[in-house]
Amino acid sequence: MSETRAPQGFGESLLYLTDEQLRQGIEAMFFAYRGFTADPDRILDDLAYGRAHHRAVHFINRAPGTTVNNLLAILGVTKQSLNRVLRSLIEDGLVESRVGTADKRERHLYLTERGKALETRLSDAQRARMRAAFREAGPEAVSGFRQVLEAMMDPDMRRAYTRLRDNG
Amino acid sequence: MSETRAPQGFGESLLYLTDEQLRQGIEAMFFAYRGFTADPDRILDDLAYGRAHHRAVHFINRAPGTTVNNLLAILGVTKQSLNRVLRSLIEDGLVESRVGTADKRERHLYLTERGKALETRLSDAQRARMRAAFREAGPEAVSGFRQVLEAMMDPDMRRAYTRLRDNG
DNA sequence: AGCATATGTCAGCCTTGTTGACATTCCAAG
DNA sequence: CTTGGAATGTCAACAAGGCTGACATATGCT
Repeated sequence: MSETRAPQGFGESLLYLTDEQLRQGIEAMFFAYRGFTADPDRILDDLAYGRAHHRAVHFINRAPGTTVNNLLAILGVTKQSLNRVLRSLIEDGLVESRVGTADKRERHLYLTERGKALETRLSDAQRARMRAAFREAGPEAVSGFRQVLEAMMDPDMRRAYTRLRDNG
Repeated sequence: MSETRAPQGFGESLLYLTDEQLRQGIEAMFFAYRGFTADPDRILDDLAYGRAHHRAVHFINRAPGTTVNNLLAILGVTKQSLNRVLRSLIEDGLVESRVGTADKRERHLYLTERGKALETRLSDAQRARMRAAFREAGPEAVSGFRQVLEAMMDPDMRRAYTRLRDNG
């Protein structure tokens, strides 16, 4: 495609853009994501829930009262797919769906106490790994980690991410 | 769990370990991984292949002649799951499976020319995004990015990752 | 009144993961 | 030389969680 090697004569400044460095970045993402999801996945396995339930629970906890449409946009799935997950969470009493007051077409989503308990359990596990990684790598590395990840997002997702971050 | 807030009196040094910072890291991983896979996914959709095919093609290209068992360990799936993917790639003439010479039980996997062409197309797309992100974030950030990701991997995966990296 | 929006639901399909069972081939230890 | 175990392949069945398409309902807006 382009830029197979850093141009000669530019010293070390662009060495991190060689195909080899880029491939290492790609593989790092692949292996790290596996670690990232491993701990919650183990917990979810015992509960007949999957990663999709985790994501829903995470973002409902993050923005209580969010609407279904909102959640669809953040998760990037179809309403049918989300609905299946949401239905089981509501049936099991982890999520509550309240008809909107201003606009009665909307359903606002909240975690119940049991839902909050699961969210805490899952995110404790995930945070523990993230904390260990952050501690091992140090503050400078953490800053770089976030900068690169932000730059890798699609613009829409980056907006969603910063909105969540800044409203937190 | 623990360490809900950075301990008082430690100044700013541990602020990146607050639950809020950790949650931002978690969400960054989630949104960034979506971007990370988006471009290859679009290409694969047109070809009736999925992410699993991409992963297989990537690692066969990375280590030509690797055995099925090797690939299983790296991908972290069952042989049945990998076999389905591998079979279609072999049938379609993208991957060649050669019986081992030293140990004839083993099958050594190679990309054909067509397989290499697909690999190039997929990784070009993925590298382009990674390159843009690296360039935007800068070399210091890239270093931190990789440090945190490495620290997030399971030990086994970290070994696989560094082995691939150092043999490259 | 009529169109658009938000949501839910049914049916069916695909990919990709799983487990279990079993055959084949081959190496290596007894 | 026989036998056990390892590596591989294959078949079957199943589940999660994506997808599309179609349709119903309630509500809001013009």
